Amino acid sequence: MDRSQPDHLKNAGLKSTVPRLKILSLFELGQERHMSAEDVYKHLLASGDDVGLATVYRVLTQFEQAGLLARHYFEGGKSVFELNHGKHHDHIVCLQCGHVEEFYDAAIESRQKKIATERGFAVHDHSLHIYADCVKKNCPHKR
Amino acid sequence: MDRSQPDHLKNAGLKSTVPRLKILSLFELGQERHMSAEDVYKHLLASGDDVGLATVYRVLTQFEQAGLLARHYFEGGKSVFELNHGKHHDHIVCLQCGHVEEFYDAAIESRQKKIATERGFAVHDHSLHIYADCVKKNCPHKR
DNA sequence: TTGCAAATGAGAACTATTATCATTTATAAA
DNA sequence: TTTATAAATGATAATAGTTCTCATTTGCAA
Repeated sequence: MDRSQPDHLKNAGLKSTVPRLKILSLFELGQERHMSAEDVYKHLLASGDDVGLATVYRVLTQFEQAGLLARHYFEGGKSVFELNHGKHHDHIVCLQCGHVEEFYDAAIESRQKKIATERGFAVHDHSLHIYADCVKKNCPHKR
Repeated sequence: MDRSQPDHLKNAGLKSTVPRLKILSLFELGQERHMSAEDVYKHLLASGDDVGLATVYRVLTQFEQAGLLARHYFEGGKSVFELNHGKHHDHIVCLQCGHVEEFYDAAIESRQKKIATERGFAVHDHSLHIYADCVKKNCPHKR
């Protein structure tokens, strides 16, 4: 059975407060899959909910720690968050329009683990970002 | 025949000034391979050369554009630079001590290209960072 | 309902980086 | 060589992204 949002929060050990519920539903119901803190803040303002920017940052970090969201560091420095659907994946980022596409490749994953292990590292996580132009698509997204 | 530093700069279309020569030799002769702007600045101060922080940032960016240095964005937000020895490679970063190790894997490279191409992207570049603990080594480097 | 720890919001503070601008410097021409 | 000048530099202000502080508010358990 599927869970209501307050349950998601409770399971994560977080009180279900108004700002947290709004931010979570932005990710669960909203149109954008990858959002920076600023993006989230603007969406909330636009829909008349006023949540402080500091709260947005705090909540995003808490959600990341709780495993509800995944944080990515793309070129340019700012963090971007997305709903953590459990399945690990990597990203292709369009340099023209900023559009993000996900992919998963078992061969790459296993070679990464092998390489790190051979060298005596215990892998925590990894990030693979391919920066490119989406030639076929004629960049439908504005940066 | 090998080139002197001023030649490196001249070839890159940059005047050979004192700050630029000092920064370049820090990378060519120094002990650290991967340095942030702050790292470079501190090393220069330590050796009595006083170069302004703004100049450090400017020069690092120019060197990057000229192909002398490569810039990497690791987790944590700040950029790290290394001498560009021409051969592309990826990185394993130790989360405990910040030590960076390089690797190259042809299989990963070719799969990346294949994946992006299949999806209609023209690859500019990519970054693959593995974040881990260097278990075997007992972290000889201080962060 | 009330009590209180936890959460929030406003704004200060902080970190990394870039921009501004008056002064200095490398270099090419005289 | 001197000199002219465009480019480079350094100090510092400004900016972007993010975290911290602290007084006020709120969720929730007794």
